[in-house]
Amino acid sequence: MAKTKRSFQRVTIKDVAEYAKVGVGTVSRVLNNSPHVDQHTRQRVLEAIKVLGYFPNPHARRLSTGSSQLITVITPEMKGDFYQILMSAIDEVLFKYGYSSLLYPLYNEKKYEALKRSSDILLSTDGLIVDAVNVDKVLSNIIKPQTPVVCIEQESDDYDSIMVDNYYGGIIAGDYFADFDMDIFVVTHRKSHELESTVFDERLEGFQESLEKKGRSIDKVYYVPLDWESTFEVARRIFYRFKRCAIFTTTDYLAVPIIEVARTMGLKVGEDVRVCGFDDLPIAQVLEITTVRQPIAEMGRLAAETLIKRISGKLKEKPKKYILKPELVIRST
Amino acid sequence: MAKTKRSFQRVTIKDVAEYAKVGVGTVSRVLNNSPHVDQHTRQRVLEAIKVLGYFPNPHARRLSTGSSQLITVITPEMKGDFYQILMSAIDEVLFKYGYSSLLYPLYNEKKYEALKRSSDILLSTDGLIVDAVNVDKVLSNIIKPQTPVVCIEQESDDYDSIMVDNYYGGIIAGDYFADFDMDIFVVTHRKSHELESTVFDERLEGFQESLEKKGRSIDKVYYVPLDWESTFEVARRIFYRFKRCAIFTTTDYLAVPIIEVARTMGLKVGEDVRVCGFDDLPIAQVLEITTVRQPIAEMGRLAAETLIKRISGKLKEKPKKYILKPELVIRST
DNA sequence: CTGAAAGCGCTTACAG
DNA sequence: CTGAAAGCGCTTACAG
Repeated sequence: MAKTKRSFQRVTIKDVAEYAKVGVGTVSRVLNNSPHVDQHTRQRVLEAIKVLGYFPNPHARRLSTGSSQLITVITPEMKGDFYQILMSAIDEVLFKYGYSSLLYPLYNEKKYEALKRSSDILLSTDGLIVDAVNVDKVLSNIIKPQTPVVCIEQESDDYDSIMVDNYYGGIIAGDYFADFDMDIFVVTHRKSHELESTVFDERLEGFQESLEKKGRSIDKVYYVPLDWESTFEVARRIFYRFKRCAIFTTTDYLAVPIIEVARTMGLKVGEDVRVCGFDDLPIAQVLEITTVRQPIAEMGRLAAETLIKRISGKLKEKPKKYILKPELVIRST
Repeated sequence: MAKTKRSFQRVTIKDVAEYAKVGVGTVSRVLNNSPHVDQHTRQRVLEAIKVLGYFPNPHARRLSTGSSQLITVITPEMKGDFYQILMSAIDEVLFKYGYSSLLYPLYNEKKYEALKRSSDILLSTDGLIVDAVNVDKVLSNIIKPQTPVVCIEQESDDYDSIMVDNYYGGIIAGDYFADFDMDIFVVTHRKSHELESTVFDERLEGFQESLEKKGRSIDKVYYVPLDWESTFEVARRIFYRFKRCAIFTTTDYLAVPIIEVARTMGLKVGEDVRVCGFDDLPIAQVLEITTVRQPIAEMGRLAAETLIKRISGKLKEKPKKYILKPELVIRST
């Protein structure tokens, strides 16, 4: 009876079996909703579970079945609407297939250390969805080989990847701006650490390229952190000098403070001041911001569906790149 | 040889043991950095692990040890700086004790369903930190009894709780406002679903109470969703009529757009327009917003430390309430 | 320092 | 429909 390893002995399937006077197999069957259980036995077992306050041990279950029904989602951060939309879409699909998601945002360097440190549950789930983090460089050493992975917003040699053609998105914005007879500015984000994505640069590049092809050019590019406070400053600086101009922001998030400053300063947004964002976040819809729509939810769904197929073995071909095209949504700004 | 249950047979500790010509116990020992292993044996095992590409199965390990070294953190959402600060503080402490965090934001109703559905790994970690979600009502049925839990921003009958005296925070803001010879407005958040916290209301209540005691009153309370776009609207509406007024926002987040609108409209913030927020988010520091400081990081650390103590059995008394006092930080607004 | 063996709590053919 | 038993992949006294 040297059972005192743990101070509090949990109630196990065996206790339930004894109490209900059945075998553990039967308890397991009612736990898993097997149809091959007599109604009365089932009731007895259910009763025992309730009385004893039994909760199955997921580790044992997982060890036994070999699958965790869990997907790890790794993102570079977790602020803003983008991730909420993405995660909701992913969760929706996963839920349908009986999976749950484990969210792991790498919002600081330590989180990455913590991830590396242990061959943790986080990396031992049935699959990974990795957003905007370089899998090949950053994660390949710590991910178990053969683990199904799908990347979003990031290319990969080894895994399926879902991407938006950000360069193309920049181009269509540039095409749109080329006709404006005013100064053209860009407000974009400068990345602050290695793990961050390059989407902003790609968007800017496409924008620039397109303008140049049409004989136009960007008058100035403003780099800001992904904060509104800094963007307010920049907006004031711009509008102080230019009462008439067109501004392309590489994400809607940065368009908002700019529009607000313009409006509050009495400038006519949509006429004197033109603003076009990127992403089509909910905020862009609410504020009627002209933008380049990125199908975030679609990316999430596609990633999840693809991952599930890989896990179930339905998809056996070599890694594929899914490139989704953004589209220009002209609204009131 | 009916081993073909899984298409891809993982390499296990047994394979490593055979390859290195040792027992599995020895492999386990080097895995766990036991000092009682001969240098040469250790090398052989390490070599085998590398060659075979072995990754230990965390489920087996956990089943065996009975502990997961994992803490689940449940929050009502994940947007904004608040959670980043809180999570960083929690992670810091957990990391020190060899734990990792699993983040589970209940950002929509489905997430809650998903959590309930399965006696999931998420609820079978070594402990839970629950922020601003009613544990007693919402989670008690699905949490295993005896699971250590610490609540943040939410009272509980059964568990330790870390709270900020939001009512008191409202009071000190009210005391500060009472001397202003101008109209007083409040911009606050109306909660949209059951799981949300009541902190905003408590802050408002304290504010109101304090003003009344000093013979003043709130001229109008504006309820907004936690979005800046709506707050911009409200700010414009206010400043259109009142060029001189004092505004208390129940979170800094809502103070930002108000200040921006005021500034852009040419009003003197800090003189004609007074704004005081709540929380002391980074944004409040950057913009020099007068605010009621909530010690977010301290709450996170305290929660994590308390939980660890509960888990290790060092804390055996009955649940305790830790109430942290907020303080007024007068800055330039 | 090391191996053989029991045990962690489940699931799942297998045989009734 | 049901029970006994093997097996999932680890850890950890126990006995050398």
